[in-house]
Amino acid sequence: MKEIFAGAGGASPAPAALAAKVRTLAPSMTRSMQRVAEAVAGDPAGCAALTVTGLAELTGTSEATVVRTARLLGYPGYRDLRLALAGLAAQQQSGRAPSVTADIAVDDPIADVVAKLAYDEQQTLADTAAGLDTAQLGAAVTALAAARRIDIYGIGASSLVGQDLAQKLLRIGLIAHAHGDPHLAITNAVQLRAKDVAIAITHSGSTGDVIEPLRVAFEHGATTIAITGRPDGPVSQYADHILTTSTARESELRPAAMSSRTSQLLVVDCLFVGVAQRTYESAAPALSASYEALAHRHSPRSTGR
Amino acid sequence: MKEIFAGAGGASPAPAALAAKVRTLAPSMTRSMQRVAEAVAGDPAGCAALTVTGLAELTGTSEATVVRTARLLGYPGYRDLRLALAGLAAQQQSGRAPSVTADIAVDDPIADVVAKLAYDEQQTLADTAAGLDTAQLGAAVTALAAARRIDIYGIGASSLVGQDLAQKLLRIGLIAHAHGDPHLAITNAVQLRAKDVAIAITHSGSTGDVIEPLRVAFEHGATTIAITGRPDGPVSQYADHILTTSTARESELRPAAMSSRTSQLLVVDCLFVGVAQRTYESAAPALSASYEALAHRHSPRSTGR
DNA sequence: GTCACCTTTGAAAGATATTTTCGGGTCGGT
DNA sequence: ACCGACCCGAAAATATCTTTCAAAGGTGAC
Repeated sequence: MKEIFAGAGGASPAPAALAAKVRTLAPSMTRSMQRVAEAVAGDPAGCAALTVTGLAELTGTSEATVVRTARLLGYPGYRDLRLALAGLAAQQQSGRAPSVTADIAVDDPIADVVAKLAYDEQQTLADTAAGLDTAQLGAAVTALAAARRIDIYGIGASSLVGQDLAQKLLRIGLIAHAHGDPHLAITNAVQLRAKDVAIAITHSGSTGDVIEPLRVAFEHGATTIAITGRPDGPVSQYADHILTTSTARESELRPAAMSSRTSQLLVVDCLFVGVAQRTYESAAPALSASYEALAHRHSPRSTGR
Repeated sequence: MKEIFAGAGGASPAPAALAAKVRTLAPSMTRSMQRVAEAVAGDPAGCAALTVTGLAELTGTSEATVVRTARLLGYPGYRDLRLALAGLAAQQQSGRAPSVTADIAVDDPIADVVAKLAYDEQQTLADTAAGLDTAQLGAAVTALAAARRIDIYGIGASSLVGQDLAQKLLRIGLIAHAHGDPHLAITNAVQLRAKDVAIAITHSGSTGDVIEPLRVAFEHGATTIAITGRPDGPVSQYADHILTTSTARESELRPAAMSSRTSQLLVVDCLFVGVAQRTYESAAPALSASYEALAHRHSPRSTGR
């Protein structure tokens, strides 16, 4: 294969997104590939200095596995992964990105908890932004802006994210509804048809209660969007557009729900702003209108100003 | 030649010094080599994407010359020069990023929207963490950990934050309820007494529907907590502990609700982790228990293993 | 419990990229 | 004009990367 056009386009992921990508894709990897991914994420600089054979030996696997891992991470081959690794190493070297967050311990003073949580969530935001496929996002926005009706499915923590999105979209005049009850969600999904949009929000990508309504919507011809941390999960088979949220490592005191929520909210915000841009003519008045309407609900005199 | 030990030592020059090196060594180069060096110094990113052959063609020279140039610049061969180039490109890329500080415009490309939103929310998190009074937070945690019952009041966007907190506290065995309906909230607030905790979440600090139930709770002897962006607002007069969220600038396309939500969620997370620490003995099993209970709700097989 | 099937894996063959070799070409000095 | 030294690129030689293929390992069905 000629390498003439390699790297030129936007195909290869940016180096910054690599660590996040490893975490996102790790669950869908085989054992050997995980070993490779781990080595790569753990010591980018070191791995960048190794050839395929070297990395294969280091991880106790074969060259083929290394190449397969590189492919899964989104690069055309190992050579390109290696280049990205070199880039990442350089970035890390150049000061910022300590990349090592101590876990939150039971006896951490409260000030440390605040600092660590804030740092973790910042990291999650950066990872999400880096890993988000703007083409998919753009397509999703287009579908939403033109939608006759929007249904949103989310359960548990994701339910709140769905409600948040629904609230926002309603504010700019779109017809959106967040469903918390799976049965009602399916009942409603049957009503959907072309030009309608259904959005499923699930971190695991395999929450049956959320996948079912999306499937129904999909089969009825609606445009379907999945916001998930596992783009390879079952939910994706019924999704026209897939928006990937980042997967941060969790710990006992820091449940996964925390960072997945942060990540999902960023995606949702992006969707909202994107739609607001597209429908600016109608959205702008609607935004001010809802703002005005709220004003009188706050007592007239606040202490400040 | 085996490449086993390549790159490990400090032999290869640092990427940053590359441009300078080119200038220093240029006089001692032959014409062809100068052309190569020029191309490399002029467009590191572009050259990093090229193979020896590619770069040779681009500069109108031969592979041999390219390799010779790489050697002269201090690298063992072209491969290593290419890695350094990739690193340099990554550094340059990460260097310039202040352009995202601008407000979100109607005609911003979707990629900019993502970057700006992520940046803004990161900023909000940093501000919130910096402005949070850890003493107040600690006191609030203490009250929550010892609470018999916890009521949470929030309206609109803040309602979701309240639900998030309630969900989390329930998960570790505390009795928490988020009220969305102001009337029901007041009805319930009457039940509160000492040892109970009431939490009001309001960005403006003057949302009547949220202040009223907090006042009732306060007057019935409950410990009251306010999570607000306006610590000088009316809500504070009924709050034993005040947790301040940051107030970021808003714009037409970026409603205040967005950053206040981010800020509120961080505070809420801090409260949760703080409480989980204090009640670790009972919280730890509860956390794992709820995790286990959820597992079967996800379909057993995801695509990968 | 056993069998059939699918997945995962590494060895080796095949393709591509890099390095080295070697001879032709150019330029300045005599 | 001739000689020598150096520069340069084509092609061979080598290293590296990629693909193929078959065996090993696991999983679910009966």
